Amino acid sequence: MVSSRSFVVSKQPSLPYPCKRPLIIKTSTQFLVTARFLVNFQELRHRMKVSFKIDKYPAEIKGYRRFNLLGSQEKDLEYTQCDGLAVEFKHLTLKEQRAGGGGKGSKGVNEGSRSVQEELHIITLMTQFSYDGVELNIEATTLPFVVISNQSQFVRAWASILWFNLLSTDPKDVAFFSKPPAAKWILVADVLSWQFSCCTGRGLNADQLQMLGKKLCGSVPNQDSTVTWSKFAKESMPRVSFTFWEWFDAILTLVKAHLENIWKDGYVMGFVSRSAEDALLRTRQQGTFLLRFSESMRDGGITISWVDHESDGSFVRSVEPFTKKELSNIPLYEIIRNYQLLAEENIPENPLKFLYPNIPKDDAFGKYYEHNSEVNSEYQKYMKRRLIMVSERNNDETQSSIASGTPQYISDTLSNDNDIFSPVHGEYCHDAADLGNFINRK
Amino acid sequence: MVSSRSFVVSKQPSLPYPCKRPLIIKTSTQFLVTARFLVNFQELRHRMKVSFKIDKYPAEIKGYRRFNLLGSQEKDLEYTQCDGLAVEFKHLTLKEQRAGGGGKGSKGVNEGSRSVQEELHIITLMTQFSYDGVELNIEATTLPFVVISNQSQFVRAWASILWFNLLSTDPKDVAFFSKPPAAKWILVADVLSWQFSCCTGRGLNADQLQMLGKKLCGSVPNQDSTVTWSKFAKESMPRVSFTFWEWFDAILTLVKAHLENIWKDGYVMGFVSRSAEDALLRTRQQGTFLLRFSESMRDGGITISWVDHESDGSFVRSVEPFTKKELSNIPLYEIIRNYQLLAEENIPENPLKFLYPNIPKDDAFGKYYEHNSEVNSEYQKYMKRRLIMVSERNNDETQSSIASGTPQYISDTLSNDNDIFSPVHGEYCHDAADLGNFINRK
DNA sequence: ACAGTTTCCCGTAAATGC
DNA sequence: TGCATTTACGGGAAACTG
Repeated sequence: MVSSRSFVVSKQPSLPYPCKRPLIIKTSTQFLVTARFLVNFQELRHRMKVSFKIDKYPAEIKGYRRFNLLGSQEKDLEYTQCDGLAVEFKHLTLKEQRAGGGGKGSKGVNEGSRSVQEELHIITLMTQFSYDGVELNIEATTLPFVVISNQSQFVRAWASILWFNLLSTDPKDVAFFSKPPAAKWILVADVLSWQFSCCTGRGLNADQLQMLGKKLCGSVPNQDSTVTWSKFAKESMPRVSFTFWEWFDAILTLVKAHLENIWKDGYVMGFVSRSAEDALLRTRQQGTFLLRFSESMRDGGITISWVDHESDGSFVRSVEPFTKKELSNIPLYEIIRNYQLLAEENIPENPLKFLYPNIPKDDAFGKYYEHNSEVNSEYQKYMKRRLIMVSERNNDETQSSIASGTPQYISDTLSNDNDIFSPVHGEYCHDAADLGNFINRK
Repeated sequence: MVSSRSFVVSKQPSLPYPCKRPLIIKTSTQFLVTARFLVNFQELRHRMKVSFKIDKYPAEIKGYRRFNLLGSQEKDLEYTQCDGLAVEFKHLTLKEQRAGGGGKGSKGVNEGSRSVQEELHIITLMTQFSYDGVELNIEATTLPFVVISNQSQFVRAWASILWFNLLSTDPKDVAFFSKPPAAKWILVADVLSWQFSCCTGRGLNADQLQMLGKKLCGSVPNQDSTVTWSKFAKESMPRVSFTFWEWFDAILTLVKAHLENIWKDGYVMGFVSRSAEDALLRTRQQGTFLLRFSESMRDGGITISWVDHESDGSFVRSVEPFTKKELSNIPLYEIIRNYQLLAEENIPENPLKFLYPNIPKDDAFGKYYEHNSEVNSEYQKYMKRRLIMVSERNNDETQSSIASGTPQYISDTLSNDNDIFSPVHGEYCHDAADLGNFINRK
């Protein structure tokens, strides 16, 4: 009845983070672990002391960093109405145990150049059960987690956590990344969409996923396509110096921070290739535009592309992508609202009229426009001013001719033009439950 | 010959800081102290050990925080060609010694509500001189410094350091702020100008100082005017919730960060009252403008004011002041270059033509304009875009009528219109030596 | 409830060592 | 030399305490 399975970790170690990504711990930063004793003996409270340890590795694991786990070493099992018998370790921190002399940087070179983001660590909570003549040493272990020393490692660490929880068959397999398995595309697509739905409330539709699948698999993925760990998060993509996951996550972050409302409305096509975009826009009326994520920017960028029919043909033009830097000054819908093409001695013109396929831009974005607020009493004496985004209209012909030089094929992989505005595909529709649920779902 | 005066602190404790403000130490942040032994016995190197202590206060000083000074406790006196016999303590840090239980915040209430920025602390370096039968214990003490726990306290701490070094007659008087003396305006003016010249290379002229003097003394200051410590850095100015020094330092920081080039050129009048500005501009030709610091913004702001002659009179208009937020997106000279008043279906107009008194704006700022750089190979495929600042031209009459309601008196305190462009007054002209020199100058 | 002060921690930059 | 990693710390915000 009381077995070693009666004592379990109920909150996995995690940093406080907006998007609640658990199982990533930063050194010298406080985190929290809780465990529950699944036996209904209220009398046990204050009679069981819980202690902890980290990483008693078997000898075959080499090159892992060693950590000291700091915090109040022992706590009593407490009883609360809602959690029953439980213990909560707050204010835990991790500090690397360094071989004498080893300063910053460079952990010892280990076989296969495993990165720190691929090191998995485990915390074990220990207690003694002693009741009615029965004595038992019992343990609860956390899931494997990744230890980072700087926030900049967070993105790659999360890739590891996702991959492990997607594919591992043994929840204590800290050597998982010594030969990480490949994943079926269908599973990866699920995770990608779910990252969006859990952060923003809206997942990815079939067209968007197909564009991503092409990037990961090399061509349009089918039922049997697989994605290797290396392709997912280790090797740089062609012609750029960052990995698929770094790029994808940067966009996710950009959307969460600056585009959440229009993303939720389904107004950001986003994951669409330049050639597909060209095909979609060319046949549309003058001034039709769409929003597309940059494929070449590491930190996440979004561009506006619009069609311009002129006497000598139709051109698709795109503005230099906007990044978090620009978007934290002006929301994208305000850029769209006020964008101007300037030309000497001419009335400026806004080329953006209809959101693809044919929604007047104010119908789509009007509800978000900032009202030119009543004169602020504080600054009544001043003229209000605002930033707007402009481009030069006659910026010599070299620029626009590049756009017109894009091949005009219609991507055979495109489905119905209207998909971007339809509800997301059922298969990829998750509710916004936190990531812990995803892990437990398996 | 060898006396206790032979051992002196040669580098006062200080954080690394762009503008080199010494004598402010932040807890848990590394700082440095060096001392020299002014005796030319090379043989003494490695034979004298130097140790340190902090703050052995006499009993009458109550309510000061106590600190532990951490770092390698003892170092040898070394010899170098350029410094002679010297010792350098690097990687020192300060940690507060807190009475048990005292958590964050709230140091014990001390008489007279002295703030932490008014607490002065001293470090003493100690060594033994032993040579040729002579034995001597000798000490070197630092100047009093302020210990802060967050960068946000830096500005107020620097006010303390300036006031102390301006007025103290005893370099070890850590109780200085128990009754801080007032300063002659002439001395304060000197410091204010010198803050600018040391940070930017250009000080303040007589007009600018007079405007500041009025703020501090209540009316145009004369030879006998004095400024109290409270007026300088303790009490809020009328109608705003910040002190003179906080306001002044915020502007200094803004100038240093975003306006240094045009400030050095003398193109920022800056410290000029609204009424003086009005008087200066009204008689000037259409489109004459000047740059004035906001008096109501805590974090530093600068506005552009220009004169607009219309059939029903002349108006001085000002745009809502720009802060570091805006200026880190667009330099002020680019705002001036491209500022536009918009009106429906009209060619936008830039109202800024001549920098006061009559310099065509491109003559003043042209050298800083960004060249619309060659098409960046990375983003060749995109249209270049940029931010510009705009206001609505017909923003209803209520706004402009406020400006026209300003009294039209000509300030009798104004000197020659051209002063802003003439070299700074000799009395306030310092070279850009670092602040340590200022302290030693006394 | 508030204000002064300290702690926390992200994100950028610099330092470090292989 | 470059790269991976850690440390340092400014700045905003939360936490703490009387």
